[in-house]
Order: sequence, then C-alpha cells, then structure tokens
Amino acid sequence: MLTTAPRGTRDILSPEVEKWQYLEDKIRQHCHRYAYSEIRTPIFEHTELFQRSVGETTDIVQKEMYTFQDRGDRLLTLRPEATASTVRAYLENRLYAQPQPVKLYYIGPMFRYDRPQAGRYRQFYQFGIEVIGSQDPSVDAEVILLAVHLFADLGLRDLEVHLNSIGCPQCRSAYRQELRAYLKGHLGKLCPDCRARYEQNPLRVLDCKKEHCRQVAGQAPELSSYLCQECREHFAAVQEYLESLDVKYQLNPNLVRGLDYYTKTVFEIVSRELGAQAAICGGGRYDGLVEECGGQPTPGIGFALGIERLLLALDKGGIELPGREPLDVFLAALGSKVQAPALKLLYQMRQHKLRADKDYLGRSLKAQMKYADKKEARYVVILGEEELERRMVLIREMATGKQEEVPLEQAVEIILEKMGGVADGK
RNA sequence: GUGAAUGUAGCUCAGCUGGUAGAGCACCAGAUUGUGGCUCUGGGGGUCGCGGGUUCGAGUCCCGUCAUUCACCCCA
Repeated sequence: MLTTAPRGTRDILSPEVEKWQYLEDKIRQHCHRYAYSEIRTPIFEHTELFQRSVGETTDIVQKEMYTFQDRGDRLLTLRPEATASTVRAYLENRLYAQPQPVKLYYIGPMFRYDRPQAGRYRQFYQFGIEVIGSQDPSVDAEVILLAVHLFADLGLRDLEVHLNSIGCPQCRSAYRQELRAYLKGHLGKLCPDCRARYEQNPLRVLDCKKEHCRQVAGQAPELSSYLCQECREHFAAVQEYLESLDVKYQLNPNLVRGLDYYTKTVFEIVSRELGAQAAICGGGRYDGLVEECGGQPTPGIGFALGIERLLLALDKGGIELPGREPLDVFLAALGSKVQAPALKLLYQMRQHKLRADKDYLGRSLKAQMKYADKKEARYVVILGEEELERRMVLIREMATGKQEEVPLEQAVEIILEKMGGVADGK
C-alpha cells in the first residue's frame, strides 16, 4: 500500500505530462481569446454547497462524494465538480458588482467515489467555463462554440454535439406531471432503477438505456412540446445561432443530464469511439443556481470537459500531441577539475535559454555520449582537462557526427548561431 | 454498489497435467585506457500483487484481499 496510489488515482509523468501541458496551453489560449479569465477555487468546500446545488437526489451527492470532517468538526467535501464552487465564489467575492456577465474558466482536479474504468477516475481533471449574469441565447451558442472550436483546433473529428432544452422550473414541472401520469400506466415494464426514478426524478427515465425502458420512453410525451413560450424562443434562438456558426448538432430529446441545477439548454459532446465513457464534455444553463445559493436571481451557463477523456479521444483519433522535448546541448565534462568551469558554462547556456544538461555520475565519455543520445541532444559540448588548459571546447553535432574545436568563451555564442540565432527558450 | 476477466523483472510476455523462475526490449559495464546511434560479450535486477489454506513441495490448486481492465449504474 505504501507504494501504491489510492484506487482511481494515478501519477502523470514525463512523456505524458508534456501532452497535458500542451493541452492546458491550448485551453488557456482559447479561453483568452474568448475573453474568459481564470478562477482557482479551493479543492474542497462545505458539503452543504454541493448538496444544495448539485441536488440531494443525484448520484453525485448520494453515493460519489468524498466527504470528511476536519478537526474543527466542519463537514467538508472534495469538489465533485466546479460549477457550485464558481457560483459560491461569484457571490462571496461580489462579482455581481462587476461588469456583467462574468466569464470564468478553470482547470483542475475533481473527485468522485466511483468504480474506476477506462476514462473514469476518482481523481480526474476537468476544464470548464462558466458565464454568469446573462440569459442571452448567444451566450449558450458561444459556450458550445468554444468547446467545438477547441476540439477542431486540436484536430478532433467525428464528435457529436447533442442538444436539448429541459425548460424552466415552470414548464418542466408541468411536463413532469404529464410524464408521471404517462409512466404510471407502464410502471410494470420499467426496470427497478426507473421505478425509483419515477418517484424521484422521472425525467431521468428518458435517459435509461434498457430496452424496455427505451420503448416506454419512446412513446412518452415530449418535453419540447411542453416548453413555455420563453423557453421555446430561447431554444430556437440557440439553434439559429449555432446554425449560423456552422456548428453541427443533433437534437436529443432524451438528453436530461444528471445534475439538478440545469435549466433550458443542456448539451453533451460525445465521441462514439470512447465506449461507455463517451461524453467528453457536458454542460448547460443553470438560471436558478445563483439564487439557490443565496444570491439574487441570476442566470448562468457553463460546461465541464474531461481532460482524461479528451486525451483518450485524441489518442483514438490518431492525433499525436508533442511529448518530451529533446535537449539543445549536453555538456560532457571529463574529470573533477573541469566541473567548476563546466557548471559555469552550463549556467551561461541556460541564461541564453538553451535547454542544457550534464552528467552527474562521473561517467565515462562513452557513457555520457550514450546518455546524450538517449536525451536526443542536438549538440554535445565536450570539455576535458586538456581542452580546459587551452581554453577550448569541442562542439559535436549529433545528427551528423561533425565536430569542431572552438574557444570556450565563444562556445555559447557559436551554438546559438548554429541553432539559427536564438533558442526558443521554452 | 452489481457482474466478468486479469495480476510473473522497469516494459511486453512465456512458464505443459503442482517440483522452489525464463525470453525480448530497457538499464549498467566491457569490446574502442576521451566520443552516441549498429553489432558482440558480460552484469545487476523478481516479496511470481498481498494474506491465508491444501500439499513432502504452489507462480501453477482453493479461499480472502488489493489493484487493473471491461460492462452495468452514473458521469467528465
């Protein structure tokens, strides 16, 4: 146990972590362009916050939260999602007093106690955005567009945008009554889970994958025909905007989402290649959430995108993200007498933004060359006692094997020249 | 929480009906006493996931447990 990470967690290290960094950079670029600013909220919150916002009847709250008591007897929970935290921060920091809407994004770990499987972890990472303070349907379109734009930029094809509107509390409750009345006559055909849903949250029956339940759901009254005028107009406008942006989507009347705070627009972006964990991105509007958390009635919308799943989809799509970076220079320093000048030379190279490294084990030149080769060093600078006495070094270009002797003092300059003027300094 | 499969060196795996572990790659060193990528030679490494049981003897059989994978539930 001492040497095993807890179930559903894992370490992300070198060739993979560079892909994460690349992805995070891309995400930040997009958010920057769309004029979102980052928010970093705590990784745990008062348990109450999630119970109230995500909803008492949801699976997240009922069985997936990491909840604990701290030494001051506070009941806390590792965040299972970040919308609740963002809304809390919006209220706590009085962001409603700033120009509206407030556009925020986050990238970070979330925690859900669930059986791990491909694309599902107990600690997983989400990138998400939230727009709080506007109910305009163009925001809905922009939020979806940002995700679609990001995916396109990464080269992902064959993703499907599923779209639906689940209405506002008013029209939804009217629909819920109708649906319940309909389902009542078919209870015998439903699976045990759906019979429970019938009581707690009948809309979720629409989303069941069991064949019998789907048949029942297929004949059920449609939510879209119960939408109030405002919700209907809003939804129509969202679709119109998406079409004008050339965003392909499919209407999915059975898409209801598992969190209680959603209203009106809900959507998912799925990859058919990901098996059971097909949803890469999911989100929707939550016009009642800010008020539910104690603020003034304030509309909001956002999505969350699973980083692990996005990486999986990229992998399945044959899209290779940049991995480990090669070394610009490896410095082979031979003998204890040259270590001090070698360290100094290394420092100079790094000051000029060269990615440079040396041997730290007192190995033979041969071993150091081998190491340099493994690290894909572009140049090897060889500094031995003999060279040091004459204030010279050897510069070897690894790709060609060509090598020349140059004055120690000019070595950095000459390497920079060979590399085309400047190191990229990443 | 439910069902199923898997778990042997850093990695990928072999190990027949039980007789106390092996390959390839990787790593280190040497062949070239100061020069990489190819080749050759040698070397270090394994609580056979963990715990218990059966047995003269278990990697191999049984039970439990942990982990991974897949599906369900649900979601990112």
